[in-house]
Amino acid sequence: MIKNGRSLSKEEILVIADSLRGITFKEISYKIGNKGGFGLVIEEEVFGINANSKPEPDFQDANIELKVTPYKKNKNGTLSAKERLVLNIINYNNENLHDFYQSSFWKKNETMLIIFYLFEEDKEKRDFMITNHLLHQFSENDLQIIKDDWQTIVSKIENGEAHNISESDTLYLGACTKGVNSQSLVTQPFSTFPAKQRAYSLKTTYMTQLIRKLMTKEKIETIFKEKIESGFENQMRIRLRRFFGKTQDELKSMLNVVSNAKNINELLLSRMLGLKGKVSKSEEFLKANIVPKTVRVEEYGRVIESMSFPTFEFSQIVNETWDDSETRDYFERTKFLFIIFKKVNEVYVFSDIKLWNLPLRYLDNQVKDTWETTKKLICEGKIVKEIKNGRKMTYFPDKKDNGICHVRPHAKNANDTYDLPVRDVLTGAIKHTKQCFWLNNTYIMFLVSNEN
DNA sequence: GCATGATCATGC
DNA sequence: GCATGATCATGC
Repeated sequence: MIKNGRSLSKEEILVIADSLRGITFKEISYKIGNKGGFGLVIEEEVFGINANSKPEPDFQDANIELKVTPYKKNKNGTLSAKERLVLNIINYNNENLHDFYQSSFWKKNETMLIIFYLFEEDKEKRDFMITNHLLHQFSENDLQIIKDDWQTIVSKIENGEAHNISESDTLYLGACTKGVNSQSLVTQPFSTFPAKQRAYSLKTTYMTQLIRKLMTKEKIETIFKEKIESGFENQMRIRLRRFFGKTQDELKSMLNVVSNAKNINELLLSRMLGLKGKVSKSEEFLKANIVPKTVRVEEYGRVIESMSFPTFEFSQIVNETWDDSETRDYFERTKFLFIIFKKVNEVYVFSDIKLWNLPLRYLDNQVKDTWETTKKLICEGKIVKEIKNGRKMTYFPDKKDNGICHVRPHAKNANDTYDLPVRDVLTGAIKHTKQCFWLNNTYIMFLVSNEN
């Protein structure tokens, strides 16, 4: 064990990090229990740094912050980060809100030594193995995006909106809850509302790409080979400008796309950006967890169709609470790119793009209410209201219930079902057509209208 | 023209 | 075979 880890040089740190490769946690310390706390043990037992919450990086002299984080092997053989990388706590009252380079994030995390260990479901935690490490500095374009993310976060603090910060507000650098529990509340400087304590974090999807780049040979396409100077969304818009006003057919022939797939617009967008593969598989979209969605706007700005999302399982939802539900997690973590087509002279032309995420205040109000109602109905077996012309009309929350979302079928056909945990009272059925949460067309219409 | 159930087309 | 994104169809 080293006496004073804080003053190690970069070279010394890397030599020690190298020596950890292939070692399990129980070989590092007998103190390792099954609760984890691997970061602390490595700091103390391997590098001789006492636990602290100093604003400086752990290796003060070398300006390197130490991080220990898990990854996992997926069933299909690919690797993924197991969780987001949680960095320092954001002190809303003390954070520098004006200069990124004076922020607590930058001062502590400019350079990180990230030590990766393999999480395995069936193993004791003390048997997890350290396999890789990375001396991490942000690439030029990652840093551009992260600066914008940081600006988004501090703007919310400045506007007295710290209680409404959501991870999907940003692309790579998130602000995730961190406290004794996720309900830990703290004060904020420009509002009397208490806000959840949050820490800067690198999103799970960002970490997954770091891991794949480090450990596999998978080639990923990048949208921006040039420097991102005017912001992610706007820079993309500039690249797409020459395609605005073209019809879908014109785009198909311009870009040599032959397909009638329902996700044709994603394919077109991919080609417009000069990608060989799909834009959803590009480095930037994967890192930021962006899902493309088409929005069709009719005359007078009307949007006819509501927007569908992945289905939920009846038997799963009844075992969840809202705060740890898959639905909440999905919307809190996912960013969407609307690919907007507008009807002009009877044909739809490509008119714009818009990056969007569901605001936390709607997520934890209207969407939560819809989810809670749905859960209650499933628990009571109150699914089918009546059968009318062979169609199963349901009690699920409909569009009138709130201005944001509703529940509707999303299936191959009516016989494409999930099991019900409680028999339906009216029909006695033990399964029902797959459903999902839909965003109301009227809400989408508002989102793509000019007032917003 | 809206509300809501039903279904289509493709790729993995 | 199914998940996903997207749109259709019908009754009121």
